[in-house]
Amino acid sequence: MGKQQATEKPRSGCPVSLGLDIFGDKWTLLIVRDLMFNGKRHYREFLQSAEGISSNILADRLKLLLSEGIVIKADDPSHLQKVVYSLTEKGIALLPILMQISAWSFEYRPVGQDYRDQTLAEMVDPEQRVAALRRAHLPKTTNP
Amino acid sequence: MGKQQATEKPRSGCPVSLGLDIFGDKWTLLIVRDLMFNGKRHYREFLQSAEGISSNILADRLKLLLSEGIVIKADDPSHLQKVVYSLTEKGIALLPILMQISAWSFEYRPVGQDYRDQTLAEMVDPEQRVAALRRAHLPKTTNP
DNA sequence: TAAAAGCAGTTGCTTTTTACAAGCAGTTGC
DNA sequence: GCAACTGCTTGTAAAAAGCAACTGCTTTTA
Repeated sequence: MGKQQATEKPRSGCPVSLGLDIFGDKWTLLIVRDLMFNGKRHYREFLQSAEGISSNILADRLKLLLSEGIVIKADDPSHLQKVVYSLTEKGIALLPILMQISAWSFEYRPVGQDYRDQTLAEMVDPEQRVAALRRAHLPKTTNP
Repeated sequence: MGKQQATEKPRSGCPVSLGLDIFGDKWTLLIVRDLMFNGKRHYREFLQSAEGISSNILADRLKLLLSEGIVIKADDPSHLQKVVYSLTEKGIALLPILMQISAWSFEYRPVGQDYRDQTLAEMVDPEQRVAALRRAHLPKTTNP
């Protein structure tokens, strides 16, 4: 599975198009979702999500997210073979997009009841949510 | 060009996934953008956008948008062969998603200067923007 | 301490989608 | 009456997605 046509050359200077150049597919934002809302940080965890992403597609998209600086990876100190994926500030900034997609689906699509309960909780105070994501994903600052 | 895998069976009940099932590709939201921000209403106009959508893909996506009730089509009274595409309320409700994608691209992607000027103007007062879209796209109500 | 299970991917192959170019049957303007 | 325009369709090649198996380590387990 070869090229990354997403990142190569923008189709236009339009901001909508420039966004879709990166995450205009069925999987990329689901990985971000898993990082954001489902506490997933490992390759195997992403594979286990309900939508059933294939292993090769996942690898490809993680590569894309890394190359775009939306996600970073680091060794897991607890396990030589484990890798921890984290959102960058750029990745955390995707939160409002995911929230608006969710809001739209809530109104117009058959969102599962389980998600209705869960997601509503996530909607409360985006600022707070962002702060929590920064704490969980961004490198620790040693400020008092 | 065959199936519409988008609308068939949701991959999960997750609202993000349910949104992407429909518009998780590189083209669908660009058509919506053209309807929303660029005043395009005709097939040939969509074809002329900067990103260069192919004719068959456009036909396929319009079919999808119609089947999902995001867009409707009507005969153009001025021309037997012309068709006018309009957004539905469901389509207009995608505005906040496009706006958040734009906002993100403004910060993190090389948005063209021309778009920077133009899009900023569009950002002012989403409510007003929605009202304008309703007037331009939704069937005329005969209320005083 | 050796086998089993977990880890992040990769490989090979088939099916589906996209891209590109051309064409089509009507309709309209001149 | 003819060229240009209308919303598409068709054919074919290239790219991407889907599927299943597998790899080379590492850690856990019996």
